[in-house]
Amino acid sequence: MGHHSCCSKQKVKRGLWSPEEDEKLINCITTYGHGCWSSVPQLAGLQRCGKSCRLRWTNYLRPDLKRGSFSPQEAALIIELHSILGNKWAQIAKHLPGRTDNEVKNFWNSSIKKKLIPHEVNPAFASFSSDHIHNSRSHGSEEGFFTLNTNPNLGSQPQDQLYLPIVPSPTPSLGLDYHGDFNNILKLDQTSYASNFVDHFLPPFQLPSNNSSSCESSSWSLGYQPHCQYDPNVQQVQNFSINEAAAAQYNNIGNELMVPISMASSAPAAYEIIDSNACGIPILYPSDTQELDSLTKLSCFTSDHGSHPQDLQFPSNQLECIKAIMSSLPSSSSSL
DNA sequence: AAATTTCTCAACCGCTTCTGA
DNA sequence: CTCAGAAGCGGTTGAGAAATT
Repeated sequence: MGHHSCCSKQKVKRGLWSPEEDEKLINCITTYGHGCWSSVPQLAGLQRCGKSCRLRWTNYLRPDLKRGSFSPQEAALIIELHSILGNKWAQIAKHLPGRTDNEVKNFWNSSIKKKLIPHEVNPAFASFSSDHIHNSRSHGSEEGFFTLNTNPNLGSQPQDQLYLPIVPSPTPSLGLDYHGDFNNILKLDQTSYASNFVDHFLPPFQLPSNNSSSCESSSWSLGYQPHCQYDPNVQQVQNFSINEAAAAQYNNIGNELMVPISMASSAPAAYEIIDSNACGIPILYPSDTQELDSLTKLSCFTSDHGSHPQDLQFPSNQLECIKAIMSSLPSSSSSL
């Protein structure tokens, strides 16, 4: 294997960094900044290539790095984001303050992946998965919502659409079948998209109504056009209904709908949607006051935007599921 | 206790994208 | 528009640590 072009001209050291090298790099960055990484090695007196310096700084020496084990909340967020974004580690890491893309990637590959992949179903979710499946319509999957469900029509989807994955609710009555796979598909059970779903599952989102010309776009922008935004003063999403004609343009497979998120310029990128508190993690069911005390607020969803009309909260059993994953993992504290 | 296997994660590689001349 | 260098990104590697036999 050849070395990178930036390393080929001079003799550069490779491999692990010594504390002395770290100190030189830190001193250099704090003194001069890193306007151009290719000049850093010379300024710092390091026998490294600029690329190596950049990597060392961004992945390890940066003062704002968090270090230490991932919390269950972080793990949950990674799982959720990965289901939407795939292996876009840099994008995922942007939502985890103090974490690097490399760190997230390593965590996924070494810890989460092997927990999810072996059975295709996350065992931690299986308990409420089966209940849920039995209480809504089964789609022939015995394994529940984490089973891959290849959509024969997916290949014909416009490239600028994403499909919002929803972490399944432990509440059977919501009437949501999740056939989420890692291709990011949300299917609403068309026969049971109860207002509960909208009210309690996706408050920031509003699907277009028949008489809402403002949401006429050929794709459905979920709640981000001004007139479609979630109104915190109205605890119901108004005029919710499926526009059957619009729906017909999309994946109307049997009586399942797949709801596209527009990636058109007027709509936010997927990560922006997530950042705006709507990444599909079930939120508090208002009537479940009994659960309230055991809920753990997922502050990372709201921290970027201050107070949000409706803080997302983890139902305790979902967080417990994540914790179960985490507790089954060896501790992943950083070294050095 | 020693050998072997498995796991973790820092670092590297090569490709892509960005930027400025 | 083209090109070159820099930066960013995701996949992969491999050394060291931890776990297992």
